[in-house]
Amino acid sequence: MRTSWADSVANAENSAFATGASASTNNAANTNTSAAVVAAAPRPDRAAYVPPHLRNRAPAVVEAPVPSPINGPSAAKLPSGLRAPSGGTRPGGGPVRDMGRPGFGGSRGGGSWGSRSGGWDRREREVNPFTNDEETTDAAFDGQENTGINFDAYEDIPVETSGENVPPPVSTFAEIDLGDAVNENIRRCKYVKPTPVQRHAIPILVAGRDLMACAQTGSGKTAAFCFPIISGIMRGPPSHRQRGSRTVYPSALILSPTRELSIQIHEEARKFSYQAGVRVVVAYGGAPINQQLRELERGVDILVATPGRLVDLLERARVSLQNIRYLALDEADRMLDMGFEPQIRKIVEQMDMPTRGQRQTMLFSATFPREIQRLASDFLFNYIFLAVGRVGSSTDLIVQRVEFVLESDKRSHLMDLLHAQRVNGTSAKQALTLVFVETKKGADSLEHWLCMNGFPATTIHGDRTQQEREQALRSFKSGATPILVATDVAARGLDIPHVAHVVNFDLPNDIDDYVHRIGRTGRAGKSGLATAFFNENNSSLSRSLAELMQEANQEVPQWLSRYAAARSHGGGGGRNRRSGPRFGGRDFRRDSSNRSGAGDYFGGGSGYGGGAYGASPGYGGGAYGNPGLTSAWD
DNA sequence: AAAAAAT
Repeated sequence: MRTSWADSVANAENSAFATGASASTNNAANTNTSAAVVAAAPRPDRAAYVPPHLRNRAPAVVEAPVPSPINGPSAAKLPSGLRAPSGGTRPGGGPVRDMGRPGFGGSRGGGSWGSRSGGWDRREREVNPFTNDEETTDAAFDGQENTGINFDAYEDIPVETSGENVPPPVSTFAEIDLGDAVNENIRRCKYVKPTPVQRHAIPILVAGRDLMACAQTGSGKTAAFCFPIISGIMRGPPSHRQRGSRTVYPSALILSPTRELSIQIHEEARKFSYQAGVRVVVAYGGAPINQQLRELERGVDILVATPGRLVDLLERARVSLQNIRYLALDEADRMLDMGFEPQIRKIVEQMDMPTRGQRQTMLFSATFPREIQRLASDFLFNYIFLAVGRVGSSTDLIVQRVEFVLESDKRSHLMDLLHAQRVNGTSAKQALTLVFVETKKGADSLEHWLCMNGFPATTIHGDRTQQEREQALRSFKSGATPILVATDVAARGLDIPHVAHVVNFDLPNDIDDYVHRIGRTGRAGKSGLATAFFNENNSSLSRSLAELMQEANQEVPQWLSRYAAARSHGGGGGRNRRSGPRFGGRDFRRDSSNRSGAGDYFGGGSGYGGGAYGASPGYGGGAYGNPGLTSAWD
């Protein structure tokens, strides 16, 4: 399967351009259908925000919510295998998500989903998110989203779950009642079949359980947490809002580590919630706050935000978290690393957000180092750990190469690669190439040098204005500047279709960062190429890089193996705690070294009445991974 | 050591 490097480039380019590389990307769906729906809807009187609990009622009638009976939110709607799990008991002993939540389930006159579409709505005011991107053509759209995912590659994907009473996976969206509106949006997105992470995560989340999920970005994890949140809000309790107050009370909070990723999540969430009567608002720094405040004032059910701007909004009392029922951290390991952790802790623990167990918490990332899992467990209640592994499957679609390049040779070497892509490519255009460097200054200077040498490039990093950053991304996506020089701001989560080649001009120091970077190509089942420039300065990465590549059935150069070996039996060498080959993730609760203190790790220990973890049937058997593994992608 | 994230 794997051939020469030149072939790899050519293949990646073919793959990138087969669907029209200059066309924009992320948009989904069927303009005609959506437009027809819009046209058919009645004209609104006003654009005033209508809170979810009022949207499916006649204006004058407001029923008092009826306390829910015994079972979980959607027990009645779920297949028998998916009933609210007994493992979902809280310290107090009551059923998990419905306790103390009047109207959480079943109070809405039988809970028929269709009822939400009636009455006075402002849906026709809702901008159709499926038509947002300019040059949408069928050709450009095909092969986006799930339609392009190579499901064959997923068939044998290893999956590991642990935790109590894990709900079984589904194999179709139809098996779970997400509601008519969401189902319609799934259709508009042309999602035919859930991806592996969706198959497992959606039933877990719909059952109300907390979740820590290791899943490769690009495998549909945004949808995996958005669908349950949206459908949960639609059947949820009233979100009250005080008259005269400018404070808003979102039901769900989705946090991400970069502004661009928040923007992207917002765009996706808007598609998933289109005409569902659920409002999604995004807030991030670097942009004027006033417009964001206006959006918030129009009402918000789901708030997507970066931490700094959210703290600002909280301190201004323009947002309150006291109604949060769903908390999602995307790129959760990044959110909890040294730079971010205090801010996240402040938001989650020191503002007015309901405590764990009172809310549903979901953490997603492609990598999950053990020590970060330990931190994360502070936020989780009796959670399920899910790892969608990748052995010999989807990530094989990324061809990884490492080349030994001295610092002084990097620029000319890059030039050679870029030239080769031009010459070998089927298109006269340059294939989209994402070049990662270490520093912001380095990014600027490399961009300048590339432009001077006839390669149209732009750059994205934290010293640029937000406008410049977003412009750079647009210009790259459109192919206007097919080379993007980036710092790690672009390493995580960004879905940039048609990236044929990721170049690690400067390798990161952490193998997890490498994993995230190369994940910008080979997305959604497409093939991609990743080239790394390695030299003496990167020797600390040699071992984990060699192991990772071996793991992914990549060709490991002998010189790299020698580097790795030299480090492993040097004094005190040993495995880096954070590194090691990653396939599947491993629940840190299963590590014997953690067992003694297990009570610390899942929900404050002794309070809840369930069995101890060690006694849980899922434990101890069937691990497909290496015992030493600490993180995962996919 | 660098990058990101509020003004």
